Amino acid sequence: MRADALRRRTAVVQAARSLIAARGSDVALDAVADAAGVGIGTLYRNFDSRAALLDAVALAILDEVHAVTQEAAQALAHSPQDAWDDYVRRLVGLELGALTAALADHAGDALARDVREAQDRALDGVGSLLAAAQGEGLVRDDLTPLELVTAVGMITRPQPEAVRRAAPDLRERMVSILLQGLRPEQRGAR
Amino acid sequence: MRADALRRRTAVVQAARSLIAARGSDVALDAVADAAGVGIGTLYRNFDSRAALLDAVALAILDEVHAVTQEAAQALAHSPQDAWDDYVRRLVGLELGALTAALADHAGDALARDVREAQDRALDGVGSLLAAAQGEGLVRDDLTPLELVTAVGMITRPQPEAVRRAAPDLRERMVSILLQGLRPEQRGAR
DNA sequence: CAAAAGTGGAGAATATTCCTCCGCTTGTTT
DNA sequence: AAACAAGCGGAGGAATATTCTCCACTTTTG
Repeated sequence: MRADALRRRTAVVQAARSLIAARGSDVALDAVADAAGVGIGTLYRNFDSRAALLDAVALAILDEVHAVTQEAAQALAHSPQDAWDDYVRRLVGLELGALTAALADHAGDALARDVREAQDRALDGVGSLLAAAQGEGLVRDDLTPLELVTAVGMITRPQPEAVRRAAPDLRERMVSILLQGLRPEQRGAR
Repeated sequence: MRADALRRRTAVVQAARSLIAARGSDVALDAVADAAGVGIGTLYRNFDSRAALLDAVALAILDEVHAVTQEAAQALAHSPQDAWDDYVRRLVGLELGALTAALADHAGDALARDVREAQDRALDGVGSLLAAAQGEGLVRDDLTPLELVTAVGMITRPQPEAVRRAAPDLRERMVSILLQGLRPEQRGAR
């Protein structure tokens, strides 16, 4: 594959990813091509269909989740609390909301094999890290990997413009609430 | 207005509300009419346009938020902790995700006056309740009404079918995380 | 029971979105 | 630096949606 072609392919996936994160998975493919600075033809040469593009977006995100998780596993040994908080913040930075949206669009049809594999790999990794964090007493024992990823996905879904304007620091506030919500239940709490 | 006409109008709003809550605000109006058990003509007689219907949905939800909040204000005096938890759970039951979606669709154009008024009324009410709850030490002091409503909205956004199947109790789990996240920060916590 | 109010849903009109095609450009290889 | 392969852009036709109108018929209500 030609180097410039690969560059363009990546640009398309990234553009799709941010547009989906910002405005939901129903972006027009023309808009994606525009945002990526390529022609619509290039988009279609790389992705046979809208579904193929969404799969590529999901795959990219899942791979990054896995990578970030592996790094965090290293850091956890060093300074547990900081590493955990940092990990969650990094997950938030990955636009998991776009992942949710991309996968949701699949509704009926089955997931492509490679996406499913990436998903399993990512969730496995998160599971290990989570177990370690739980062992350290950093996180509630009943939390599952899927719940963690979904929770992060929820707080990164697109918000109405009016809300974004009224509370520009909303995401950071939600992260703070989430981090506290994930902590082990305090004794005496219901 | 004829009694049966009003019944149908309400049915349309409710149908739109649940469809939006379940699958996002881009539902086809035909589908809404179907779900409400009315003809598409009836839908259009009551709502001049898609935007008008979305406004009606937002209005209905906002009114219920206000009502639930008023009730909770009563209950709070009686047994604070239970009343607060119950209040949050009730908010979750109102499908605030549909509200977020309905408002998000407005993107550019300004909000209808009555929707804005209902929104102000609802947020004011939530503000009072929140202040009381904070006074009781039930809730973090830095939480704003908009943040509370948005957070509840986030955990009620539609999830991919695969996630719903893998974790049927997801919503309840998220409520549990949210409730803990909203509590006053524990001393020593970062 | 009659008038007024309301109904449904086929289908025209309108938007959108998808995707193909091919003359031209750019990268790569020798 | 030439020649070939690989890749590009984007106009525009095809395929869907989606919106909304219209009016003969049904239901409510005084």
